[in-house]
Amino acid sequence: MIDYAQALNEAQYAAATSGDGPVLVVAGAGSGKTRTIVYRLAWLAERGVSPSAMLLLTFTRKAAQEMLQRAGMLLGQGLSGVQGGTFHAFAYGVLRRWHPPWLGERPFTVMDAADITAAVKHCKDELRLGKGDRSFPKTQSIVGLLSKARNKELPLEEVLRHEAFHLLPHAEGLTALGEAYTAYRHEKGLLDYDDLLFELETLLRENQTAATTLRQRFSHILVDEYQDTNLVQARIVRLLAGSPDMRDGEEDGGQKAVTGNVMAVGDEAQSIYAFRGANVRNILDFPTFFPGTRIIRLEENYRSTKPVLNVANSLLSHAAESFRKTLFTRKEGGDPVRLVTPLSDMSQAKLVVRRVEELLDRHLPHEIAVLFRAGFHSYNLEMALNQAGIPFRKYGGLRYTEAAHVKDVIAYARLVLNPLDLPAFARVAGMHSGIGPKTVQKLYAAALAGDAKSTEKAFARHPGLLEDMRFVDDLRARPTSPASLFGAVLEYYRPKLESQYPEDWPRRQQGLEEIIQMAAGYTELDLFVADLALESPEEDENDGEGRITLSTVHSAKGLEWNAVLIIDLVEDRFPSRHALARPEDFEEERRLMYVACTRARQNLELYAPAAIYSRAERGSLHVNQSPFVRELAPGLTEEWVEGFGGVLSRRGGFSGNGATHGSRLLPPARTAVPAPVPAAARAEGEGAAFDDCQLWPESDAPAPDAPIPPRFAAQRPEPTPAGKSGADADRLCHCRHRIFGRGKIIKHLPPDKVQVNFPGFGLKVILTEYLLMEN
DNA sequence: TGTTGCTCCCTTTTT
DNA sequence: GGGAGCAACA
Repeated sequence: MIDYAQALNEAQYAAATSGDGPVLVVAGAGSGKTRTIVYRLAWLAERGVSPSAMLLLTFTRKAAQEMLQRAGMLLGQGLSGVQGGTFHAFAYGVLRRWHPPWLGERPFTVMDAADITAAVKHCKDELRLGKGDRSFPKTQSIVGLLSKARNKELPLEEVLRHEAFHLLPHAEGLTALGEAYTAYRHEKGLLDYDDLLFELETLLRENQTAATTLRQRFSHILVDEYQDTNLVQARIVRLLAGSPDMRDGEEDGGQKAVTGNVMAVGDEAQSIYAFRGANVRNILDFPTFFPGTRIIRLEENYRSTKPVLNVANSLLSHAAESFRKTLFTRKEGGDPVRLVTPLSDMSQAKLVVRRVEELLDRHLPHEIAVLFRAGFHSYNLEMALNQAGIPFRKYGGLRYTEAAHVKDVIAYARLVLNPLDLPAFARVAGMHSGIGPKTVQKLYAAALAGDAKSTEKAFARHPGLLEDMRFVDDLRARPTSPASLFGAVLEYYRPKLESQYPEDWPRRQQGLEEIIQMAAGYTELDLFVADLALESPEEDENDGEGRITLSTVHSAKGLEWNAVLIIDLVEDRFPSRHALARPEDFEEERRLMYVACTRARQNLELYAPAAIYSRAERGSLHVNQSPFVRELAPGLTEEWVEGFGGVLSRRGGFSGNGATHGSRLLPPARTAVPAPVPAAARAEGEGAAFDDCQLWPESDAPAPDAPIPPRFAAQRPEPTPAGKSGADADRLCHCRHRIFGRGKIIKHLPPDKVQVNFPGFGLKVILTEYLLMEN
């Protein structure tokens, strides 16, 4: 028997060993949530609950597997048979057995992100929407809006009203587009991510056999990261557990099997998926929906040292929301949190590489992570790491399965499973020259009509495609394991790969071979293909050991490392410029920052470069520090500033420069009076922003109304089309950046920013008007 | 008519 | 680096 009381603290113990009935575990970051779930699983197993009666819904399959494995080790036996994974993967498993009736006998395919985009684009073109109208949103944004409306279960118009006011004139067109997209999926037998959840809900409501079977089977349900569930996911939990308010409907049938043994685990301070419809109300309302809910709070943090927690707590203390929570730890000491200010994003990459090399003396590679807000923020760093020969693994951003060559290969497998899979057919057909979107449609229509003669005629002009189809038919006729099927596809695809990507096909080929490894874990091809769309299966565990991790903060959820470096902590990146439409969006960014910081056990380092290279502007833009960095009280961090030549120096407190806490709004480069940029830096184009302009140390800065130094005064800008004279911009720059010169306001960027150009400097700056008001 | 090539622009987060 | 829009080509 396991000594639960010994292994767990009081609250954890209460959660792990609670009897039947609903339980809500509110678990702060690093409070031993996973440990609690693991012991809960073991405890249930010890009490005779069959593993196959447990359903463990987690954020990733990996998280579920890890918990099951740990629970199994605790018990000294395997815990196989537990269903575990994401809501979407679970839904697929169920729908695979109980087909949605409207599909009839047709097989269905789960759409991946590219399929969804292509389908929406297709419908948009069909409806002739947005042709020549620049104000009409791009396909990508439409996909986001449609999905958001479904996830929040609001009419599209309502979503537009709240988050994209400027698109309201297109509400009608977009709504029609949404309907066309739905019709498209129905017609083609396709399910997107949202469909999986809604179809599962429909099944549980309308198919009594299925509902009863599932309720009888799953007597104990555990849901992790409950704060990130959306409305339909919460209803699915209720339907599966059969909470009382669901009983007044038609589903009185399986009452005997309804137990309400649900344990929901979550933390409202870590809610970071509102953008896809996650609803914090779910966790708050849980006790209402499940009367008699026992609420257990885990508040002691076992993960992080004091300095790390101080920063995390400070972030939450500035939150607008009321969930003021403070984590506490008994871990004394610990390294200070570093706040580093590189000169630019390019030098940030170098500094991070250098720092990672230092940290590698103390930590194993897999104990170090670099986190960022968006996938593309790490591009520079990836190159620098490659140059330095430091292996890494990246999570988030573009996925493995989204690389073009990988999609090609998967398309063959999808056609084997479902000959009518239009997106896959389009992909395979499109590889042949001379076949574009229109021809694809014609060929597909011909094949669908089933008229052998006309089909043959249509395909006759494309012998290469005909060969592809024969290859696929052959594969279908001779069923093999998923791994050997992909082996055959890879061999067949090889010549196409070489001609398609003459420069780098060997690299891609290497990547493709990973597919066989991944497929080896599956016996059913359709499960594997669905998982490729739903959650990228892990490559083999072993080679992850020697690599550091790069990850978006979202993908870092639930994970922890000894050392965590967060990069690009500047305005417009973190928080993301797209996330500032509404105050609550800003709060979600704050929680995201909180999640990022609480991933660290010992070392936390924040990087806020003073300038960021912008391809569009062909130069470095000066950027402001992230508000999350600016608001940190000085004592919480140890500050390091990069001078020219890559020299890092400790900043000696705040005295001496006449700087106050408030003045930290200024870019810290003010402490280093720039020497001429070294030739080496010029050669690389780095620090372009600094080549021709000067940053003054704050103490030396003339008053805002001081005369403009003659060198710059010569540049007298014209009044701008944007309607503001150069003098306005001038003043702006005095206040915010201590850059002297006359700028032109080029563009007003709603809601509150302006872009200012400094002719003759090659410098463009985006300024926030509301910050100007502060001065 | 449909495909391909060129240029400009913008780049969130995930299932 | 990819999508969208436009122009030239088959």
